[in-house]
Amino acid sequence: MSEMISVHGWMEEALSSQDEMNEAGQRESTYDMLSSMSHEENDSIDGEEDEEEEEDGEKPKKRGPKKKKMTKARMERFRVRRVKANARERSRMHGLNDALDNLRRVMPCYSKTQKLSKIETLRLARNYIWALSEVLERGQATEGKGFLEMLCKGLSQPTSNLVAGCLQLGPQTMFLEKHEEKSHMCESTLPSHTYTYQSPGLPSPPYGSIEAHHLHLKPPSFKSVVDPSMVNHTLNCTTPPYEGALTPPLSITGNFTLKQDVSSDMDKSYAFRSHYPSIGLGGTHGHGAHFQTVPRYEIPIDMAYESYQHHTIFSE
DNA sequence: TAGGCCATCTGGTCCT
DNA sequence: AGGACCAGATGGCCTA
Repeated sequence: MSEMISVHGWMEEALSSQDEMNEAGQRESTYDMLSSMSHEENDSIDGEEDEEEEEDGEKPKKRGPKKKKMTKARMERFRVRRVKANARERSRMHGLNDALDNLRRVMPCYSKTQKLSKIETLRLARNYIWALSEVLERGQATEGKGFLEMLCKGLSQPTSNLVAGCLQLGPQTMFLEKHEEKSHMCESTLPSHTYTYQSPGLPSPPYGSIEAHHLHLKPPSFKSVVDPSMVNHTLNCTTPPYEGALTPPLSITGNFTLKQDVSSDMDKSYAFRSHYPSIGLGGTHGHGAHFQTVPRYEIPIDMAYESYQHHTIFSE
């Protein structure tokens, strides 16, 4: 029993060294592992520093690979290795989240306070690329209803409302954007005034009202996406310039190259047939199909557009 | 209170 | 051997 306590002692030390972020659950699982170790190996914990495997003549032989005895030295190495691995994993996930944050910043709407969830960020990014490709290939108007529909497809209703709200804030918010562009990218001063957005044409957003100075409104000006200097301008305050390819995986003939990958998510929520012709969805919905096919994500696009179309926030 | 989202730990697998 | 990556498990926080 004293061995058990000493073993738990170093685990406590290891656990407490991790920025106080550990929870009872992790402790429990570690304890589970540890207690199983202790049952099998606690007779070798005391005092032994060598790692030679010893045959225990008393115990019945077990099949399978021999378990190495958990000496103090081995346990210490295990602990160090585990702590380092945890730190690396944390760092890796932070890097992933930073990348996701950078992605949020170049989305059509960006809010510091109302951050899109990870999955919604990815969905909106997918839609954004898709919508912009439509602008390029077919000259689709960025101020049209179709553009809004493309942006919102497959998004949850709160996110759809947020996007729709961003796109209908009207010309007065373009002034805000210029400040916001600087402020949220470079952490300079925020505009002193506040414009509270109340969606005129939509049901009340589940997120409540939105303070416009927290929104990064990025109207779908295609220039800002294809012009590398603009991309760097957008990103260079927080991250090194992106040196990779600046264009999405788009074939010149008009379709995304990753059809299947995208479809697995797409076909759960709406028809994507016109852009992913290889996907057999069985229906006849074009990309103009509304969300009625998926009741949960049904959004009043028409209502959004009603007010949206009265503004010309994308005109230059 | 249930469900969504998130951060973290963990063990397994693959690669260098 | 060690690091990167991944997926499962777990618990906290928040909101409807």
